[in-house]
Amino acid sequence: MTEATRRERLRAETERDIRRQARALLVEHGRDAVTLRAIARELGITAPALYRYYDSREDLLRKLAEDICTDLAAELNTKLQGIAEDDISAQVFVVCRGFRRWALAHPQEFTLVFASTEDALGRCGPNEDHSQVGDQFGRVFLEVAGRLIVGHPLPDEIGQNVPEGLHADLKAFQRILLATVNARGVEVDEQVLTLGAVYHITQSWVRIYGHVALEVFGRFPFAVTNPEPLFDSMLAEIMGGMGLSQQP
Amino acid sequence: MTEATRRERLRAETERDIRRQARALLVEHGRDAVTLRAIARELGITAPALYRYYDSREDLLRKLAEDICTDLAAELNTKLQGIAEDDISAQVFVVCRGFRRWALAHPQEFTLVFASTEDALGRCGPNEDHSQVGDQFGRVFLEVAGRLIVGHPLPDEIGQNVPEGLHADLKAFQRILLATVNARGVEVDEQVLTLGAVYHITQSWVRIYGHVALEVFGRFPFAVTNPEPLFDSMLAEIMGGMGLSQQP
DNA sequence: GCAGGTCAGTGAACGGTGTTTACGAAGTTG
DNA sequence: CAACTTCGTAAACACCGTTCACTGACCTGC
Repeated sequence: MTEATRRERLRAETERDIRRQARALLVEHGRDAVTLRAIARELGITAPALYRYYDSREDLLRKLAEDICTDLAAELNTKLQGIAEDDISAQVFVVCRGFRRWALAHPQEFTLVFASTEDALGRCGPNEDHSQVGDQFGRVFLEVAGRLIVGHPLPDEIGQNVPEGLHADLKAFQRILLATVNARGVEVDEQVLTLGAVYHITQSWVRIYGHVALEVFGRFPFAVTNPEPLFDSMLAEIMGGMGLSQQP
Repeated sequence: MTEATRRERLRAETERDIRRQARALLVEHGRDAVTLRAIARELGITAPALYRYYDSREDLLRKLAEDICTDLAAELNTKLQGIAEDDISAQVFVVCRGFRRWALAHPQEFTLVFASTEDALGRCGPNEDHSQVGDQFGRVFLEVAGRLIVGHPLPDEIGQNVPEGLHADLKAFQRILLATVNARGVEVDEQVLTLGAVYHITQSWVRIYGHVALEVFGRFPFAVTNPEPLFDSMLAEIMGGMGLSQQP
């Protein structure tokens, strides 16, 4: 039988409805339109009732951002399942292109999760200790990146020039990355996932995020009528820089 | 004498005051705190009076974004004047580092100008025809980038792999860039400022913007305790990729 | 099974917001 | 000085987040 009591079931249901409505408002009319009163109106309840579920509007938005992260991760994981286990290169393409397409299709959600100052929203995910990847999406992204490196160690010349001041941070990140990849059953140590590789992953994220954000915000220095080739060529360049063959 | 009438002088003065107050509210308490009533209160007038100057709150925010762009450009130009005319490499460093420092010092302004969807704000600058650089900051950035290329043509191997689908856009951008650089008295044609060079500038902007935005929004995949070396090493990498010597 | 506690939801209220409207009081111009 | 333009006001409307005292349904232990 359902272990939960009637009240608990109802509560969970309402909570789901609240987030669904909030999500719809965000997607269709932007962050400012995510209003406690609008959500309540749509649900046929009154605004103060929402305070039984969230401490404040800001709290709701924070939870919403976590939901979005989780959903994005799930979407990418689904796409990942259609790819051969050993074709890591294809996996990277799927994740990166999937991220871009999602951001373009849901600019408001992208803005909330990936372009909000920390004090206005806080990070996704509950773990603030930074010993793990902060959010679900980050986990998917880094897992694939890690597997890519593991399956295809970087040429030695890459990453000999990581700046001294970054060694401590990169070493910490290396530990996180090793844990993340190992958690999926792939054995790997710092002989393969070198500091240079970690640095390269960071730089790749900078470029991918940079392109996507620029496209979402229309901040390229010129009018790009068809940005997809630009993204794909950047991706190919990143992969090529790691000594990997690119593919369409 | 002052050509303007008394009324015109007063109007210009209050308009300046309005923007100054709006700016202060934005910087100190974020976009949501830029309230018509708060601005009016601070100025000792009433909120509806602001409608003599702006069509709506959104209109004010748009104008504010233009101001910010212009001020940023002025700030960078001032820093640029302290650099030797022929040391283009140093000019690039000054502009890029200046952009990063400004963004970190004014995250709210950065968010408004560089991380807002177009429909929520529209682009800076009045010219929507895209035959010119959209905003003041873009002009400064591209001027320096253009001068860099002109003073130091790229190795031939760079930019042979610009994707076919981008040729049209890049050619248009090339025209803009040529006009922008030529407007400063430097003669240059498309033999020097090749399509590959234009592509390289675009990619560089992606990386610089990506790093700065990630830092402002705290969205690096790990806790970077000291992001400055990361930025500088990226800058050095970009310059190095163009066959230029880097410098601290 | 029912008394007592828990808890989702309500309605009223407070202070805040953007925006419109009609109106007055200056400045400008013939 | 009269006519006109322009800046600012007060009042009002419809929203907003949030708090508070409250009802009524649910759940639990006796």
